[in-house]
Amino acid sequence: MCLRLSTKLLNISVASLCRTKQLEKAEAALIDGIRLGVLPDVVTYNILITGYCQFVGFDAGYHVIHRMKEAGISPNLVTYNSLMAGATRQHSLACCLDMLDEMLDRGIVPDIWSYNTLMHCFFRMGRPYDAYRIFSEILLKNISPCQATYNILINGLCKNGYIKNALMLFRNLQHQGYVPQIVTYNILMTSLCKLRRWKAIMRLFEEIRELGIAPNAITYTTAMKCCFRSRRYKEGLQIFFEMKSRGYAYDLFACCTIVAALVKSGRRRIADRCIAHMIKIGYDLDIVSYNTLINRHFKEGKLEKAYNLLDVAESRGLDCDIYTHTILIDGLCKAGNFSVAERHLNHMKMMRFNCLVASNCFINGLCKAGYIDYALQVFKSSDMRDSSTYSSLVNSLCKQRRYLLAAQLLLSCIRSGMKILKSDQKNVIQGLTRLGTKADAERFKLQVRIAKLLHY
DNA sequence: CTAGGGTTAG
Repeated sequence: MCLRLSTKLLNISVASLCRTKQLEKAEAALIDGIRLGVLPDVVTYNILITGYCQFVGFDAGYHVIHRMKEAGISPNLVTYNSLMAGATRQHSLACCLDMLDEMLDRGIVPDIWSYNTLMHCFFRMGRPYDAYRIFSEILLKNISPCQATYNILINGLCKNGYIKNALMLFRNLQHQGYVPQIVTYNILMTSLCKLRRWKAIMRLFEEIRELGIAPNAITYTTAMKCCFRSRRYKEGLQIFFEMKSRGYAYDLFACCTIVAALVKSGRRRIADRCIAHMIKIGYDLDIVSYNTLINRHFKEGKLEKAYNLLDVAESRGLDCDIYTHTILIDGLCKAGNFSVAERHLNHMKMMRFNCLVASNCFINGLCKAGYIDYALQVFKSSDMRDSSTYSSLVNSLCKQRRYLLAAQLLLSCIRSGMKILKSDQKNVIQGLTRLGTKADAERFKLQVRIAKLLHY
C-alpha cells in the first residue's frame, strides 16, 4: 500500500519534470526512486515515453519500451497511444501505423484515442480522405467518438482547405446538441484567420461570450493575431489588454504575436517594452522567439545585432528554421545587400527548404530598389510563385509605367488559377487608359473577365 | 495520453 502510494508520487514528480523538458532530472528521479525501493510502473514509463517523443523524438520514445521489458513491465494501450501521438508529432505515418500493428500483435484492442491519433496523423500528412476513412471506421466499429474526435476532424478539415465543410460540420453538430469546447472555437478562429475573415472571427468570439464559455490564453492570442492580420491594431491591442486584465500573464506565444505585430506597424518602442518584459520573466526562448527578435533588429537595419542574436540562438543548440532563413534574406534585401541575399536563397534551395516566401522577399526587395528587370529575370527562371509574387512585379512595373507588361503578368496570374488584387487590376486599367491606349485598356478588361470565368 | 495558439513577403 505504502509502496503503491510512493510510485504515484514518483509519477507525479516525473510527469512534472517531463512536461517542463527536464528529462535528465526525470531520469535522476527514477534512479533515486529505485534506490529508495520505489519501483516505477507502466505509468512511469508511459510518462517518460511522452516526454522523449515530445522533446527528443519518436525513436527515443520507442527505446523506452526496451527498458520497460527489462524491468519486467509490459507496454499497455496507453503506451502505444502515446507512441502513436509521438510519431504523429514528427509527421511519421509509417511509425504511427507500425505502432498500431505492434499493438494489435500484442492483442491490445485500440480505443477511441488510437483512432483519433491515427486520423490526426492522416490529416497532418495532407491525406484528408484517408483520415475521413478512419472516422468512418470509428462509426462502423461502433466505437463512441469523443469530443476530441470532432475537434480533430474539424481541425483536420480546416488545415486541409475544407474550412467551409468544417464550419458546416460544426453547425450541424451544434444542431444535434453537441456543445462545442473552447478548443473547437480556437480551431475555427485560427483557420478563419488565415482566410482573413475578420467579421466571422469576431462573431465566433462573441458567441463564446454569449455561451458563457471562458476564453483561454489561446483564444485571446488567436483573436489578437486576427486583428493584427487585418491591420486593426487598436482592436488587437485592446484584446491584449483584456487578456492581461484577465490574469493571463503573457506567455511566449502572446509575446511573439504582439512583438511581431508592433514591429510590423512601426511601433518599435512598445515592442521593445514587451521584449524587455519577456526577457525579465526569464522564458527559455525557442527558435520562434529568436526569429521574432532577429526580425525586429533587421527591420531597423541593425544587421550586426541581428547576426549576434543568430549566433546566440545557434550556440544554444537551436536549429534555424525556414522562418529564420526567410527573415535573414528579407533583412539582407532591405539593407540592399542583394548578392548575399541571393547566395543565401540558393543555399536554402539546396537545403530543400520551401523557398516561396523567401523568394518573394528577394523579388519584392529587388522591385522596391528599382531593379525590376533583374526581378523579372529571377521570376522567369524560378517556378516558385504565388499571387503576391505577381503583385510585387505588377506594382513596380506600374510605377515605371510599363503597363502593357504589367497587364500580361496579371493575366498569366489569373490563368494560373490565382487571385489578383482588385487594386492591382485598377492600377493597370488606369495606367493603360492614361497612356492613351484606351483600346488596350478595354481589351485588358475583357481578357480579365474571360480568364476569371475560365479559371474560377 | 491524446485535439487548439506564436515568427517570414504583400
